[in-house]
Amino acid sequence: MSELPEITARARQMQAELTGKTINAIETLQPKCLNLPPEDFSNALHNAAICNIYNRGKWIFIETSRGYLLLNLGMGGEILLTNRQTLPEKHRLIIDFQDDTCLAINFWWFGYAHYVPLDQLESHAMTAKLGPNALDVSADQLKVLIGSQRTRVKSFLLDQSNLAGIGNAYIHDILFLARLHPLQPLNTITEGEIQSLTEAIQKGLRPSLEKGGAFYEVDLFGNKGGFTMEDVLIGYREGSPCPNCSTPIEKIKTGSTSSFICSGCQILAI
DNA sequence: TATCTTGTTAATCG
DNA sequence: ACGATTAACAAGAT
Repeated sequence: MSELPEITARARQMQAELTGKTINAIETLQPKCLNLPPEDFSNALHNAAICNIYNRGKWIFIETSRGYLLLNLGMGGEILLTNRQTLPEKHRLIIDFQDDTCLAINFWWFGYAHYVPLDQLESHAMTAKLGPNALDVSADQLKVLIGSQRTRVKSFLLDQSNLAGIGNAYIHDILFLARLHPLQPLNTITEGEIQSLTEAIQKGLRPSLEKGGAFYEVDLFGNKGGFTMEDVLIGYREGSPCPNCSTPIEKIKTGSTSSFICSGCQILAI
């Protein structure tokens, strides 16, 4: 689970299931993901009552009576609500609650679990600089965020300090829906294209959020998301005909990431 | 075996 | 300052 639909769905579920629980201890099998020594981290949240859980982009904010626990799962992983008797095989972080349930968290790749005192949220650099959630942005706001930037539209969308929540999976369909080539420079994009992009972000993310996230991720109870490959327009469909013009979908290199595009619909214009 | 991947930071170069 | 590129982190699939 990695991008806004999965993280938002998960944060909502955590808010419903975990509010009111009290943290007993935290055990980590991967100390590098913490911003404190493991013992200090666990002590900081001992007896902390969970009062609110929400997300900003790909970060989950767990607000407790003793400070914030901020989670970023990197390139994916699971957060399972379970107990010590039924721990999943793979876990890197266990948050024990006083009612004997626990959260077993597995990072598929490198993730973060950071503790921040209640009054110091602004000083946590990695979350303080996040832009607004991608689904909350209007065309007017997007225009302001673009400002005078000249970078390529894909780089802009992936930069979490511009918009928070878009990653390299949903972006293929978002750019396709907006009829924009990933390498199109921002300063060549028209007002009409900004409007299209705003709508494309909604169309590209909201259906997955409504279905509980992507099929390759699971919720707190291990249930898979309902957003399947059937719902994907062009992402990961190399060679398939474009649903709009039937041109075969191509996989191209865009900087350090790959992109799936329809060369008939997404024309690089300079 | 070599390469790829749903994320992010830091360093470096022009 | 800005934008592009790369390395690092280090799990798992193909």
